[in-house]
Amino acid sequence: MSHEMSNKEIADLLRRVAAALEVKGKNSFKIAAYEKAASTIEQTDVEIKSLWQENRLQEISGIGINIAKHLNELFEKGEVNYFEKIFQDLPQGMFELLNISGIGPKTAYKLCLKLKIENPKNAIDQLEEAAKKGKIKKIEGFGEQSEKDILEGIKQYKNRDERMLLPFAWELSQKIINYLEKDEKNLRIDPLGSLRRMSSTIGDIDLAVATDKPQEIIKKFIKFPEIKEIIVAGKNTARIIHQNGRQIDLKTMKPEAYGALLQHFTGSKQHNIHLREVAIKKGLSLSEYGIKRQGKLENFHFEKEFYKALGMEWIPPELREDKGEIEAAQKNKLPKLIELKDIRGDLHIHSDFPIESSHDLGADSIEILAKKAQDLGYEYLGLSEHNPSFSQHSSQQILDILKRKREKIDKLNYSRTRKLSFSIINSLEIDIKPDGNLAIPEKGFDFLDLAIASIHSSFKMNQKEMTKRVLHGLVHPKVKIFGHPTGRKLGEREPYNLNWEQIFSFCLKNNKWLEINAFPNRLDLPDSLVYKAVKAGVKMIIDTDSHTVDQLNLMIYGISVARRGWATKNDIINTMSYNQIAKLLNLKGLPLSKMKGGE
DNA sequence: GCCGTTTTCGGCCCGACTGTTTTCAGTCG
Repeated sequence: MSHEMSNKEIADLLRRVAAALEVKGKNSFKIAAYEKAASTIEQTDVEIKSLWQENRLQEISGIGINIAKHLNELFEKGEVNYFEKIFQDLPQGMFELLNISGIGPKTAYKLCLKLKIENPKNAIDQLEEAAKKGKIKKIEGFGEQSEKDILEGIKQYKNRDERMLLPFAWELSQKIINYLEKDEKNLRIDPLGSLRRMSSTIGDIDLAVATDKPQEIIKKFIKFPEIKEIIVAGKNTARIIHQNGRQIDLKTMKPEAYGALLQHFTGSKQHNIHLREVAIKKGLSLSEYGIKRQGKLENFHFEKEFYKALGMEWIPPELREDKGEIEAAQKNKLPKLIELKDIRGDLHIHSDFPIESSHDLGADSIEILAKKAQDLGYEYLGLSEHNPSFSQHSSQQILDILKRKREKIDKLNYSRTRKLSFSIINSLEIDIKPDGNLAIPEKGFDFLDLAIASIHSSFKMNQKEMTKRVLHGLVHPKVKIFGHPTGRKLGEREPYNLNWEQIFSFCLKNNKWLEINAFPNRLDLPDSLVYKAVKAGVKMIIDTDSHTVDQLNLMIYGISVARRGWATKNDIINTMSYNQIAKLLNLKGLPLSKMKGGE
């Protein structure tokens, strides 16, 4: 039923409408309007259906009176009369063909018509068969080459990979950058696109280099040791396939014009569109080559000058999503975003302490983890293993385990050999059971400095029940953190359904913190909810959820999520010193400054 | 179809690439 339609499915429907309108040669701005509505809906983290229930559809930018009316009909009746009419005389198979790179609406329509492709289920297979039989090149407007391109496109589609997780793409790009930088001094190399903007998932890796000798750089690039295949090595650009199957593009530009190139290919698309609208009003025209003023092209060494020429301060790439950053930059009011160096501790870490949980244990000892945290310059580390399993233990057994962990941590904290500028905080990640109760006995809290409450089961409750469950789970005064709050796993599991306004106002009122979990397939809160939490004044904490010692390095990806959500140092709890945190948690024991006196 | 510290009407981003064409339409980022 349409009432169960996800945002993604609604976005797909609107894209099909846009494609259909294009085939019919309708006004291109109307088509663009449907596409814009589709992409905003796709990026919205609140369910469109619940916004509709609250009569708030038009609060979404790109949804006006008409599309709101159509969506209303969709939710009420399961279909939209106007859409059905548009689709009526079109072959349904054409929408499948749009997945093939190089095939747009008009091509898809023509192919379906000429090849009598109707059924979406086997549309691509039918197309492939026709291409193999040489039927496509005979169609007017197609030729030998386009038939070959279609076969290649189908092959790519069938082999397509899911998008890469940010950390994976980031590390690969850094490896190539390090390789290219070797023996070259002062070379400017940057990732482009969603990678430079630090989106949670990345399609292809694109890099740019500022150079007067593009040939030398490209020659070196195509000798990168991990190359599987060189697709093209031209005068100024090159494309290779990495041994892992990923495509990597390199663009070069002379240094004096590099600023515009970098800006252009960093995007996002919506950011650039908005920027060009600003430019037009100033009588300017933007492109990857620079800014045209009365037909004359100006070059830019650096992005900073480029933005300045448009009357605004430089905008950090993470903010370039057209969420108000351009207006803020015009007024010189961009937030001072949090940085990695602001972080003073990590409060969600799993050690190998035998906690006897039904969930996974960490791989490394408390001592090793504490050493690593100190190497990172942290003042504190919060050990928060999963709670001992509820069904396998009696209450007394759970209390005994928690007591043993408390004693171990106390011993480490008060041992004479420990560095005095560092503290271990005794935490626990506790399941919020489906009824909203927490999975340890009340007395167990006496052993804890604080607790993280998280959902690890029954993900499919409706919004009202799930929200009630979470709010109940956060009530206990020792529970300060709501762990990986949406429960999403990128490419694997959708977020569960929560009423975020209620969660935000509860957290604000009761001084609870939302976690930004930096684990690669979580990155949860997602950036869009961080943005809303910041606006609502809710505090957050960036944790790595490490299960091995190396994973403490993942903090940078949590930072990137926070930055994409406009978070400053003040929005993030673990930028505080140990003494400030200890005060918030009512921890007994010596403050660090006094202990430091002994050093 | 959307949107508004230039507008409730009249605008709406830009350029490259490609293949099939004799001047351009479609697609992409």
